[in-house]
Amino acid sequence: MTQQRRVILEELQKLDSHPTADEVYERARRRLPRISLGTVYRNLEILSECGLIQKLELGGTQKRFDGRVENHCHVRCIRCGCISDVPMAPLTTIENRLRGTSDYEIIGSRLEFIGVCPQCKKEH
Amino acid sequence: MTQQRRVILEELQKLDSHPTADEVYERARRRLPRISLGTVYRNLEILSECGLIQKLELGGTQKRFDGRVENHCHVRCIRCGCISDVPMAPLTTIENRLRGTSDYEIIGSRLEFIGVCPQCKKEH
DNA sequence: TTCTCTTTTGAGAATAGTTACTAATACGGA
DNA sequence: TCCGTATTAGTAACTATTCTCAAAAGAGAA
Repeated sequence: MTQQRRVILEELQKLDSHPTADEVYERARRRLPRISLGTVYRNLEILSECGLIQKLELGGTQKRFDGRVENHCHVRCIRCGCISDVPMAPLTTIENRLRGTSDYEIIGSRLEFIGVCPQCKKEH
Repeated sequence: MTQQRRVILEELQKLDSHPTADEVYERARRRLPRISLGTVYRNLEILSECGLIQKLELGGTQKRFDGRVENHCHVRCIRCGCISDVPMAPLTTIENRLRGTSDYEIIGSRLEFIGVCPQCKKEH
C-alpha cells in the first residue's frame, strides 16, 4: 500500500460523485503534485480487483469509479452525464427467474436508469 | 437511403449476434468492397437515431448494434464477451417504483446480465 | 435528360480514453 | 544496512470513434 494508492482510495471514498479517472487524478494531484495519470489508472484497477472500490462500466464513454462497494444501482442524467446512487433492493428476484430460463450461468447484473437530474430539470 | 446505408441495415437485421461496428464493416465489405469504416459508423449512428436499429452502450470497450428495436435485455458472457438476448418483460414496474422515490425524472433503464455462455461453460 | 443543390462517400487525419513500456525510485524483509 | 521486488513518473502506443474535406452520388425541378 503505497502513498499514492492510499491517497487515491481516500479521495474516492470521500466522494459520492462517481468520478472518472481524470477527476480522481485532479484530486490526488492536490495532495501529491507529482503523481501521474498512469498511476491513477493502475491503482484504480488494482483497488477494484481487491474489491476495495467498484469500477462502473456503464453507458457513456468513460469508466467511473465508486468508493461504495455494496450492490446498488445508478441513475445517469441524460443531459449533464452526472451519476447518483439509487437505494434499491438488488435484482436477485429477476436474476433467479432468469436462471431458470437461460442457458447462461448467471453471475450478476448491471442496472442503470436514465433520467434527468434535479439540477438539469430546473434549468430545463 | 443510399446503397451503403441499405446494406448496413440489411446485414445488421440478418444477424442476432449484436455485432460491433467493425464486425458490421467486415460484413458490409463483402458486398461493397470499397465501403469505408467511417461510413459504417456514420450510418449506424443515423439508423439508430431514426429508430431502425438500436445502439447498445453496455459494459465493455466497444459499442454494439442490434437489428431488433423492441425493448429487451441482454446477457454478456464474462469470458468471451458475446452477447445474447434475454426474453423478459420490461422493467416498467421497477422504473415506476423509482419514479416515486427519486428526484430524477426517470426516462428509461438499461439492464444487462453478466454470466458465462453455454459454449464457454462447456470449455470451462 | 440535364442542370443544380444537397447529401453522402472514401480516405485519412485527429481525438479521447486507456494501457503499456522503461528507467529510476521506493519499499519491505533478512 | 543491504538486496530483491514492486511501484512510480513520464511518455509512447494503442483502440475505438469522430472529424475533415474533396470528390461522387442522389434528388428534384425544368
